[in-house]
Amino acid sequence: MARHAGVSPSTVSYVLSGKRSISEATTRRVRESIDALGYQPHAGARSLASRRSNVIALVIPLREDVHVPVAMRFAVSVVTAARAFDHDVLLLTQGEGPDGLRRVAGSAMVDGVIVMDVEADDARVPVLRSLDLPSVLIGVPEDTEGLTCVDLDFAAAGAACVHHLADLGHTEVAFVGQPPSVYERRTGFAERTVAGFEEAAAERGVVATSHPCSPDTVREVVGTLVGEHPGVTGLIVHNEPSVGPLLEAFAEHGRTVPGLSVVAIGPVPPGVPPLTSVDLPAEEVGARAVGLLMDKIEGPAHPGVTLQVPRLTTRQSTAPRP
Amino acid sequence: MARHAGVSPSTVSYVLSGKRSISEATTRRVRESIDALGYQPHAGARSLASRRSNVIALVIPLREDVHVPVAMRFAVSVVTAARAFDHDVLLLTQGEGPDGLRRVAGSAMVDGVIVMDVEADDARVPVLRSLDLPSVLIGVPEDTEGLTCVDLDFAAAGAACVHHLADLGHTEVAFVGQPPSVYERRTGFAERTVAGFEEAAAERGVVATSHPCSPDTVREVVGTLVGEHPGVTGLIVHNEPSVGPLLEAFAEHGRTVPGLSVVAIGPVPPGVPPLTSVDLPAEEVGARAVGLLMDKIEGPAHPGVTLQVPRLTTRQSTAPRP
DNA sequence: ACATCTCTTCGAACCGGTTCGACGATGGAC
DNA sequence: GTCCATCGTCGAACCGGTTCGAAGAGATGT
Repeated sequence: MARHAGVSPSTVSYVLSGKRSISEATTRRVRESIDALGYQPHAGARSLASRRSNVIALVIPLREDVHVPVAMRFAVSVVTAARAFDHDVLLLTQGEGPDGLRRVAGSAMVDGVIVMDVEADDARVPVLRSLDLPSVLIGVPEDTEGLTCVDLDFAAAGAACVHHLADLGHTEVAFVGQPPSVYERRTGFAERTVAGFEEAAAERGVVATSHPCSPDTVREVVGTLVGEHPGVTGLIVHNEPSVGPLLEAFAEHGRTVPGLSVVAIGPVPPGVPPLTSVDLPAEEVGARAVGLLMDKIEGPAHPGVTLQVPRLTTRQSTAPRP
Repeated sequence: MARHAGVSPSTVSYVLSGKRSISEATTRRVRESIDALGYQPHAGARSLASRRSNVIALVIPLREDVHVPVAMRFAVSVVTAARAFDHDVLLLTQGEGPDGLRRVAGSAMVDGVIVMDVEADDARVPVLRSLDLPSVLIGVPEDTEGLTCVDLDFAAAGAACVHHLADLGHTEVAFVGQPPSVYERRTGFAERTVAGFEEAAAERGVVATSHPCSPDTVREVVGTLVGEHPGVTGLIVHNEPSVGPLLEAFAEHGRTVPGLSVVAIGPVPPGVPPLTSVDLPAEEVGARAVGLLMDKIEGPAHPGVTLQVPRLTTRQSTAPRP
């Protein structure tokens, strides 16, 4: 490559990195050779010499109670954002657990890591603290000391739904949440949503109950709501895959939208009529996580928790209290 | 590292790779130092010297009509299988198109690539042919000359469903397929399933119709079936996300399972009663793809198409014709 | 006792970049 | 016309492994 352009290897490097000024004529000559040869610098050599691999790791959850399409949206947005910073993404699954992190960090395969689906008390957090590998968490653990975290402000999302329904005059609302297992392992986002919901309900003087729900228990939950809480006129659903079955089950009891006002938290699946919802901005959160990680890779860390402000979009599924 | 163990760097390398015999005493000493120091070889240096990165690329589709959970199952199984061969997985999205392949190949970032969701006439195929980068396709393009492909035998899957229903005495069956866009871009698996279905139906003398279907057109499709094909008693559904809504829509017309016998192709989503189905063995296909890729990386290529034989599992959704 | 062979280990070259110090050329100030 | 700063480029060291040839130590055969 350098020979083809008639310059030294270092000159080629400087042309590519721009770290020293190179005359316009030489730059042109080098670029022409690059095009002519289809030259691509050897990634291994580059990472060896520069101590930068230009790769970040993405740890993706595998749990069955994680909603896969949402996880995928995060993953895709992370890859896209990383490419914009000239980085690639190495995919790690939960399979190896914390050891996977140690491995990629120890062998200098990656410059940083993004960890998805962080729990309140996550085994990976102490490992990250010990590794001095730049990292960003998507999700918020209990102790955020020294960590960089990004997430949707789920408490605000839960609250926004309550305020929307209260503004419409509803006085008794129910929250249908994630499967019980999600709460049992203390996943931050689920807890915080419920907390935001309950707090806002108390503040507005709204009667509120909350109900975990998995695909198999939809009918049971609806039975409870119809039987024991007949006064409920507003429903907040934080459980994307169950929205459809839930609405059908309610319809069987004669409760249809928007007589029953429904707000969804998260993307609404196709095949369901458009619902008033707080969207989950996976793309923004993913891109933000990558941006923060790049900052950390470049310079000193600025730890902190970034919460994306939720936006409620009004659609046809909510109406004033009948 | 070498100093800590009191040996030369080359000795350490031979202990790790096992490419030359090293005395037991020395091996033990080196391993002790490795443990004591938590030593991990530098991935970049290794790839530079050995011309192997121990990383494979996985090109994952982004299209909205691809069923995301299935894609994810493939991805996870590929990562797991790759780890068993001491390889990591670099995630490429469709975003960069063929250029992404050129980039990772040219910079020697990866030893091979697995391409998912291959279309009949796929733009990436000629690129792969030109790259001399070991590759395995998940999916089967039109011209497989020189390629290594893995897939479920979808034609056999479609046929198996027909045979199952015909064995139960059904004489008029319908096939509910993927969204129209999937057929329009000539995705192999969808076409082959329909072909297998039609061929087997002709062979068994069964009256057969097939109907593309997207989440938005479920009711429409059901309307057509109930109205124009009232004699249909067997249904084959090759469209996972629509199974639930489809059955509900039929129920509204008084057609319930198993009076209407239903066979699904692909995993059945939770929240739907267990269906007789041909499962989509994503885990096996992913693992097989990785295995074939490793063979190609190690030795000479053995191109060819590997089709995984489908297995039909009988559950409560199919019964003899009433 | 000497030539040979095997087993284990080392040294040196090499993989392909990056980075720093230095050197020659050029230009401006005095 | 000399002195010094600036600009553009080069050479060499280095990043941390892998690989091959060869050397040294014992074992074996004669």
